[in-house]
Amino acid sequence: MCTCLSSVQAGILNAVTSSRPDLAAMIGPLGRTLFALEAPILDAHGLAMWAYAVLLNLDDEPVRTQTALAEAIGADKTRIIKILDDLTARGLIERRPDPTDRRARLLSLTAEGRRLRDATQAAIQAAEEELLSRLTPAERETFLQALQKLL
Amino acid sequence: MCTCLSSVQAGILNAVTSSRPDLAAMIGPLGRTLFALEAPILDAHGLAMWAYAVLLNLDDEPVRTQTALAEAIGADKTRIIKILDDLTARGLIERRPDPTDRRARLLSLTAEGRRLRDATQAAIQAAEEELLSRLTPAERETFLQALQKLL
DNA sequence: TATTGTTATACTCTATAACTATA
DNA sequence: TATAGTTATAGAGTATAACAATA
Repeated sequence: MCTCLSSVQAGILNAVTSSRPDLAAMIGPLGRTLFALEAPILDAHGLAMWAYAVLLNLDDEPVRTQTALAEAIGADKTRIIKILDDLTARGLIERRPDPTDRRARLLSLTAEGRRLRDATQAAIQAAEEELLSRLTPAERETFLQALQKLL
Repeated sequence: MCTCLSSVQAGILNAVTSSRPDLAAMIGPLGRTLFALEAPILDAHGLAMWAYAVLLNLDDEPVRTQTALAEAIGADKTRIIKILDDLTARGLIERRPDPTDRRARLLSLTAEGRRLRDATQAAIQAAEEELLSRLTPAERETFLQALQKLL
């Protein structure tokens, strides 16, 4: 799976020195933990991480340009092309030229793509729930809210 | 700075489908945000990310083997060697053979290394505080507690 | 034989630049 | 001229394997 998110930002760990550890020193390792958690699930569903990211960001909106999609998932536009090729070949997404601007490609999920995405996400979130079960319901809610605020 | 952590695990973003986004879809981008936040600070202090991670994990314990240190920061043992070489050459850490096992190297911070580490960490945490200011004090406390629980 | 540190090699990931086709 | 998509190339980052020294 993604060895990167990880890899790069992941290396910063606890400081024993200060009153609190660096935020990045906690987010990084947590990201790696999640990555390790999801890797086998994605693998079982036949999806690489970036492919899953693509499926996640494709929803009912039939529109969008590849560059915008790449930017949305934090990737380079050149990086997702082979991923899109593969997803298209597998019938999970559809890529057709925009009638109003034939340079652009309109991206959309196929029914099968949606099915695979939802099944994969259900499995991933189930695994995440196991981790989140360490928190009390109140903590859990505040934690998730805070995360969204920080984005 | 680290383009990797980020890079790899970072790509998963919001799902519009489910009741909550994937945890990884929030942790990843947050990690990238933090990475972008810290990169200029680390650069200004003359530290690469892994070098900073090394300094953070070296404290008063004068002991430890390189392999253990590498594992602690989530790196490969072969990956930190050049980093340790550089830190040693700059007088920020000390690396001396363990008298009881001459295969191993005892790693420790120098006074200057500690000074640089603390100054860098202060700057980084100050930047992080700015981000955390989006949270209420209660949210902030719960969020940080929850993070530590999840590690 | 196993382990620490090291080096060298190969592999993956990522970004850069250059090309095409449209506009 | 500028933009969307694509391709090819080069670079950075990472892991694998092999080596020397010590246990």
